[in-house]
Amino acid sequence: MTPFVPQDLDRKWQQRWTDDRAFEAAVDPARPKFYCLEMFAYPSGHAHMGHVRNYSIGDVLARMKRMQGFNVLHPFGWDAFGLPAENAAIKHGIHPEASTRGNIAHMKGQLQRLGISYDWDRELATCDPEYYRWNQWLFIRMFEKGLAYRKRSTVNWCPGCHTVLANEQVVDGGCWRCGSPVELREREQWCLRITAYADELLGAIDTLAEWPEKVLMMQRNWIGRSEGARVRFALASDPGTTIEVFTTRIDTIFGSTFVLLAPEHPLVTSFAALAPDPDAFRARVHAFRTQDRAARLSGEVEKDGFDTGQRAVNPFTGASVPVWVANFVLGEYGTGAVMAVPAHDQRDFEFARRFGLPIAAVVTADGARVDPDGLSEAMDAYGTLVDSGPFSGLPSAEAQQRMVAHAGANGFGEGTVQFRLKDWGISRQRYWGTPIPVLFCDTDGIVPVPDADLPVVLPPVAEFTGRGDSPLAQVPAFVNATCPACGGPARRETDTMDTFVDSSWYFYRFADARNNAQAFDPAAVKYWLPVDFYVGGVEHAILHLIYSRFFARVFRDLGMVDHDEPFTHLLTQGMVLKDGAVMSKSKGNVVDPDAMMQKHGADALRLYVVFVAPPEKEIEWTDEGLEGSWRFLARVWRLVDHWSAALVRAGNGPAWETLSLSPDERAVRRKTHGTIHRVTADVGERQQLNTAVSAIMELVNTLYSFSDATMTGPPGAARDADRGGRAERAETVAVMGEAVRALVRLLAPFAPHVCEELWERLGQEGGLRVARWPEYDAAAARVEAIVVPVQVNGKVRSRLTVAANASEADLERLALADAAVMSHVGTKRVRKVVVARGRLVNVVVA
RNA sequence: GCCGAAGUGGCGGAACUGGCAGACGCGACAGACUCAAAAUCUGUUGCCGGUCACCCGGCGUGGGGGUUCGAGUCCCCCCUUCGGCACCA
Repeated sequence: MTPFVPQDLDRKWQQRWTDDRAFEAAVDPARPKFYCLEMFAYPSGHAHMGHVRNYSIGDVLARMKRMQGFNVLHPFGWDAFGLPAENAAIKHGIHPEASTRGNIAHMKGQLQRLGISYDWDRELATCDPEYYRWNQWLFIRMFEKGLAYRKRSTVNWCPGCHTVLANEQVVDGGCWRCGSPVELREREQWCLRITAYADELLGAIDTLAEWPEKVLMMQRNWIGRSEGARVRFALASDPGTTIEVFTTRIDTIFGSTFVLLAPEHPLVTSFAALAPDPDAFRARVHAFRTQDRAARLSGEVEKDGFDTGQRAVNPFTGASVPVWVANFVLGEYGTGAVMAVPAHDQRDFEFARRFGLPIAAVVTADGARVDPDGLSEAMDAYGTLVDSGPFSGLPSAEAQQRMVAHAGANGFGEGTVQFRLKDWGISRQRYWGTPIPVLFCDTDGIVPVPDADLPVVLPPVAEFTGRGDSPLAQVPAFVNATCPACGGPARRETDTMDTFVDSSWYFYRFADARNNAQAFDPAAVKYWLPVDFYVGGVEHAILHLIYSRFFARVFRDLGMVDHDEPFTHLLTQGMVLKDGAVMSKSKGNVVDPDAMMQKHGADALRLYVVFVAPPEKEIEWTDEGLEGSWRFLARVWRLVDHWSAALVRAGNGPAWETLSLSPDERAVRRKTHGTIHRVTADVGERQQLNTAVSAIMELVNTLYSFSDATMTGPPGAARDADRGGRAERAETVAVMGEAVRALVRLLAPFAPHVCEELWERLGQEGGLRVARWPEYDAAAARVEAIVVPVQVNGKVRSRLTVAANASEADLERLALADAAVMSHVGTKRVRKVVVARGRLVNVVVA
């Protein structure tokens, strides 16, 4: 008996794979490709169990597809720019470059010890100038097409990180990274026009058939398309000035009894000047703008507002209505102004009641008048219009069409589509990111850096203080430049890009990672992309995954890629918990992957994280579970060890026709092929890795029982010695040989180190890399006899053992002849017999 | 508030289009081996009950109703948990 020491196997086979450059991929049009990708990692310094699970799932797919003959691209890289490295620099004085490189080296070692089959030749880090150079290149292309532009706007400012955040990066009013409450600031920044693709990004969600419904829903929600109309209300005092409102309910416009402006609305400033007490007016506006966001965090915010003293004319009714400022109207959405219809909108209703503003009901269920004084809440349902001039009596839907047409014909409105999605602000006032490649020249304005001068390389910065503006602004040699247009002095942009820019296209770069002439060769991308299988956490459902879909379309419109969607199949894996909580240093519940690998080997760890639950569910870490996986591998080891001498002696097996198998032996073949079928489907089609593993475990259990029944005894049994040495039937050895060789290959994607070793010990040449995935033989898997349960009134009372192809008539006859069945039927009349062929018989009695 | 997902043994989880609920693993219990223990091998393990010896009966997939010969699975109502969005006009 050879002892099972998985740690030795890990070392041996990892070395072999490295020496053989086993997982490097090259374009090969003759073979079908499979691009398997796990979300690349931020090099925090240490891989955690979440990483282990993520990469283990991907590696099972990659290794299986490779054995199935696919040309597999399975790369890895580093999302290496970002704030933590810079914050560490401020705190400890280590340059981000140094700490990042050190972290990468350490984490790469950890992944290699896990035995993930990456093509390390394509490794990249986004902080490589040869990578971020193409961020800059793409930014300039986007600038040329008007997709990158500069805008002064209210931005989310994180006081903890000293930088601006995109809307997607604000979670519950706080910074997604450090949690500090976000402040609003006015700032000029670079934006990417993702809204130009809003409609397409939304519509194409329906084509993402292999994405989790949850993610699609989140994206739909995030884009937030609503159809409606813009309508302009002229000021009563100045008909040349209009207030434009956005509404999805133009059918209620005859009930609009006042107009509300967001505190941020541009007209508010001019109204203040006209007010009897401008200072008091401005003070109230200011109160709204500052109090607003903080108050919203605490939940209930009371609707508040005040009269501007101005009046606007409802273009449909000609009525002059008051204009108020309201704290609940959002400056960033729509036009920043709404027509209030208190009878049909709950918010307006509350506002009107509070301030005694008039209410008019104009859409009711049956088209009859309703007394607004009797309302206790707004009627927001569609219905039939009433008191709406020429539109009275129309149903809401038809009225909306006619009213939009009416507004258009008279020039005071039109139908529009409004999105919740906003353009992506990418300027960050930090050092450790991609420099935005533009120059500011007094004569030529904004001038992009010429392609020939790329990359704009980050200057070495000696000191990180964390104070002041962007660190780059404090480096004169960086800031002071020459205008490429006029040759005069120019000032360089000192903001860097949001790191989500880096991660929005790295999967293209992997297709051609060493290209120094372009971001990637379109031909390589045409071969490898789209990504066939993408695994990562749900936390990227709207950030990374929506940005990447946007960038795919930008590259498409640049003629560099020919698809719309970059990821065909998406799997969002669940988190790894300990004691019901996410592992974290502060909670002290971190389980260190390295320690686990030292204890039980890489394979046991890999197997555990995929076996314990379906990939998309969260899992609870238990040491016992890991030990169970180790035990299973040891069990497989003993089984193969027990039989290997006989199997090697017998070679790869005679033709089945020359053998005459016993029923037990046929049953083993049936189990073997049934398992091949199940594992292939569970991994390849359903990604139910946990049930694939349990199928393999069942096979192993069957082989132990079968060993027990043969003269060899079960592997490792105390009575092993009693039976050892007896001659085995050629048939037994053939059946075992087939089963064991299938077992080792089926298990190989999950536990590659152990399986490589076992494969070698079985006398197989060339390693698992050249081994083919076992082939399913339907004939061998076919069952001869089946057990059919017989129910009486839906309760199982007996079982029949019959030929698999027994007819319905036979089943009915046998069921009614069965003693146990008849004793339950007794003297009752048999009303009918339901036969589900091959499945069940149900005898229904009165 | 709106949208979505999920509730199955002591635990993690199985169950393809309605057809033997609880595969597989963890834990627990027993036997074999051992001076003994560990490891290993072999069993048992949903709950309740009955002259529980390996036999029999009843109940059982969050709760209540329904469709069906038959429901974890389909329909209606309710409860709970988790996730997303949240004054979006």
